[in-house]
Amino acid sequence: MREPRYENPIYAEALLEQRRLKSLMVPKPLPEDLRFVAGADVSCGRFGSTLWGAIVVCDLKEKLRPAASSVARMEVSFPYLPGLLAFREIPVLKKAWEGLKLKPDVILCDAHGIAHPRGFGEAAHLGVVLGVSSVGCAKSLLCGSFEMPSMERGSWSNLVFEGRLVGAALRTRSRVAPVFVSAGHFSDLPSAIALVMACSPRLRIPEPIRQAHALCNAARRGEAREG
DNA sequence: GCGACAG
DNA sequence: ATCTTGTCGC
Repeated sequence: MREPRYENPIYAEALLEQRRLKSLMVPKPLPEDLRFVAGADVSCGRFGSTLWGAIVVCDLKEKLRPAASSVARMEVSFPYLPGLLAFREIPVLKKAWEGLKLKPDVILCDAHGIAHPRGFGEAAHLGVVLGVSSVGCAKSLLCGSFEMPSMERGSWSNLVFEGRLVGAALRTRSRVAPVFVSAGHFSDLPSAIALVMACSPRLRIPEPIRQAHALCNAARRGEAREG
């Protein structure tokens, strides 16, 4: 059962902060000379009060080989609310970021960028907060509509919300469900699509995000096994 | 008013 | 997201 929590003052504050940070976001093509691409993902325990966040940096010029990584753990109180996911997950990701020895040129986030009800999803939020280029790559839709792209890898279609082009349904693997790509900080749709394709040579999920997913899950399970 | 709703 | 084993397919 979901509660009408947006009425709580803390959420009203989050909405204001979201609007403030959005005004700092800068739309522009990703740099041409990208090399280190990071993936960010978060996993949580059964009751969701403890989060594990991971960031893995892959070398685009070395077949996406991992070049650095960092995991962090944190207790959180902010609940999951569609549209306010960033307020729950960004703190632990910021902590993981601080532990990274090699900062990436761009970070791929397992969430939406501007394909968001107020145009500022977690991927965009993370980019602005860290001051790094960011791209959103989500597995399911938050808002908007699209036509299913054709079955071949590389095909994509527009993701439209309130009459605006906010992202793309991109087929990263033939005959497999598409992912939803949208621009974040210091990025735009065309370059974001190109980056996601470059990071997903064979599987549906971009390699940096897959690596981050595996890392935070391993951290969580490993800890559960001990105490 | 009714449904939809990233992870 | 998480709770969960085996199983089908490349």
